[in-house]
Amino acid sequence: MSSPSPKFELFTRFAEVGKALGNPHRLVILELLAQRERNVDDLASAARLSVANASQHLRLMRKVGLLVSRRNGAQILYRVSDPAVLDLVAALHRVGERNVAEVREIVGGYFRRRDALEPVSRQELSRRMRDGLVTVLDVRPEDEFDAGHLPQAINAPLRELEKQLRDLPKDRDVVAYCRGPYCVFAFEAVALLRQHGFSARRLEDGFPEWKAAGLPVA
Amino acid sequence: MSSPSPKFELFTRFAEVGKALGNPHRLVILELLAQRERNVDDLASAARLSVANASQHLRLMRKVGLLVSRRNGAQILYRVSDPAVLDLVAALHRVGERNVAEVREIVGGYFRRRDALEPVSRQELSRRMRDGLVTVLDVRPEDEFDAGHLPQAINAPLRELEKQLRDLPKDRDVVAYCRGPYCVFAFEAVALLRQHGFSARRLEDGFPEWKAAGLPVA
DNA sequence: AAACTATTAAACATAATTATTGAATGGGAT
DNA sequence: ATCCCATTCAATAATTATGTTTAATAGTTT
Repeated sequence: MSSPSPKFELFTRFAEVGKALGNPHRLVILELLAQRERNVDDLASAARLSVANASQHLRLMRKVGLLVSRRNGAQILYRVSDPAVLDLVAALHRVGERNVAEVREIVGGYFRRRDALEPVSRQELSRRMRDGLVTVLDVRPEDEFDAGHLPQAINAPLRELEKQLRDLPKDRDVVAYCRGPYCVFAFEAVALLRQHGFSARRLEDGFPEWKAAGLPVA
Repeated sequence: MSSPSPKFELFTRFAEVGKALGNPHRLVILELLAQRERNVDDLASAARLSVANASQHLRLMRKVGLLVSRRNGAQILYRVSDPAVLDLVAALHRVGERNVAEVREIVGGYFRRRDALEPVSRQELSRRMRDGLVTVLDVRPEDEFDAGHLPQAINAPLRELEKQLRDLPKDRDVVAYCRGPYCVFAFEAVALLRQHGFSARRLEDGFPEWKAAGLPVA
């Protein structure tokens, strides 16, 4: 303990990154920033935090290298520093899922239906888009859609989806996606579409994963 | 805050996994367990922790699904629950490395030399092993070697390496590996080998990564 | 059965994290 | 220059993590 080894110092640094992932609010912020860069005020309200609190979480994540920031006029915009961070978060979700069986018991909501809604893989969607057999629906808010989306995707934020239903062709399958694998918008959208007689499924994950996989974006 | 959303509950669970990665002692334990399963007493002394403290760290990691345990006679053996955990730790290291530039300044030791020692990739080593052009040296302790190692590898724990030098062919390149990318044994081994006129390099990471990549093990 | 061993749990002191308040900073705008 | 705004800092209280010490547990061995 007197003189910690170089390796232990290094692992201490790694542990700081781990700690930064150790708070649900920060994971929510990370998911939001995976869509597009945002300022503090914006993030605070989206994550339902006070501005000062959000600022602290952001400072911590920037300190350990998860985020970077830039100034734009009066505001400071944060974004995820590197695609490796998205990989890290995805790996965390994958390991965390093991314990989700337990969570399912607790929340008994969206994620129980998860398997029933047969997610579509990126590969499959990619292929079916090429064949022109599918309507792709982006159910994220408009601003996130504008910052980048799947080619051919139609933006239909959840609260406006019902109005847009009449414009969707009924003879084609619909695939809905949103922010990521645990984003509830896509679940809700699929449920609503099915209620109205559509053949609907959701993408297994969201826009950031699609982009990170090197697939084309608009 | 009154009724947290299902997604927030889920992210809370994921954050618990993050928290479990948020302590350097636990990361050390994880690296040890990536080599082979071990009991508490063993881990405690290898990680320089009290038994009770090690037990607590282990309990926490088991609780969040990073580890599993089984009883064998009088002792309880822990192991990493799943290859996905190794992926997660690898992703954490990758992101943490960004800040290593800063760490390098602090520790100014092994990891500064890191780039100079030109690591060999798994692919390259695999190819050169197939062509029979290379001596592969496993510099981990004997027990870890016995639990699994690269095919054709020779076990030469660091403190015995000097004695074994005379038995190594001088006309072939040597590649040394140990526990993982931050295991110092391989750095030391390469330095020693070069001092004695060998053409030596180290594998970019260690045995667990080799095994996780689906490459053959003995 | 008792004695033994390896491991875990409980209780505690110390230290770190979290979220809140209110004040301070530091660029733009007027 | 002064004002205004977004953001950060500082101080606080509540909560949670860490690592000791001591006691309990649950199998093994005798």
